[in-house]
Amino acid sequence: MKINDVSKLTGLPISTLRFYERKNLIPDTFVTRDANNYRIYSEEVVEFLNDVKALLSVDFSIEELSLLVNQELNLSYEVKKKIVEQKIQEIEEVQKRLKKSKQFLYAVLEGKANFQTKC
Amino acid sequence: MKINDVSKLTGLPISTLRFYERKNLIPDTFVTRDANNYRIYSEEVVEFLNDVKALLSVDFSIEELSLLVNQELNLSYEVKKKIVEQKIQEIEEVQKRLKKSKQFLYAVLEGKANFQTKC
DNA sequence: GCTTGCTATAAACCTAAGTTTATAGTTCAT
DNA sequence: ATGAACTATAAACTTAGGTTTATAGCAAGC
Repeated sequence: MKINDVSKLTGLPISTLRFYERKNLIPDTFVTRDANNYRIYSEEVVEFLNDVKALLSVDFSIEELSLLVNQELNLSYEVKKKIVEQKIQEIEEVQKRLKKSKQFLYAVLEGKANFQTKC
Repeated sequence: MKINDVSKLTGLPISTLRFYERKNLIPDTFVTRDANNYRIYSEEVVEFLNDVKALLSVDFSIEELSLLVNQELNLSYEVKKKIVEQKIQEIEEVQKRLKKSKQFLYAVLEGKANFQTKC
């Protein structure tokens, strides 16, 4: 698969695919080069990138995620586990804040929020 | 109250308070000027800013929020209601994504995610 | 009355996450 | 065998949400 195919299958712009690679977000196992230096991707990269998309859309930064996937850093399983566990904690914090903000917005709709009366 | 007091009571840096004001995020009802052009804030600004902090931390951009609070735009209640309702929808989308990502991360921890085996 | 601290503005700077542009080599259909 | 379409890199540009810096006018304690 060439970069255009991956772009179409994942919905990620070509420029973003190249950008992610520069950021070490795409392990070498997924991409090699042909004789013309064109990127050749394995089929599995699509599922991988869909996972990456989901995680980035939520609470992971590119840098954090690249820590998990970059082989060269050679982080131990224990360290990676810590990162994932901490991220789960962070997600739970965000969930709490979302819940509160939703309630607040419902109060705004009902004219019950102080906020509303001021603006 | 002067700007330093508001900063301490809300935890927002002075530079951020001035920045938010420039972005029309702080209605004039909360801040006037004294003879030296110093900002003088009303007491209620603290609660207001705490609400603002909560909403910004979640899913509102400064621009969206300023639409709701900027008097000069004079948006009707109906329009503001639409904005709030749409934001509630968006928050629900985010909640779904968070839930999925959490499950995915648990799968990663258990070594069950394909993602994990690749990196 | 002087130094230290608070306030002001404008403009420059910063980071993350991309996107766009400029330049150049490759490939494919006609 | 040529023009349109695809690929490559490096570097400049963009946007959001601030932060820092430069410069200057008040203020408050000693």
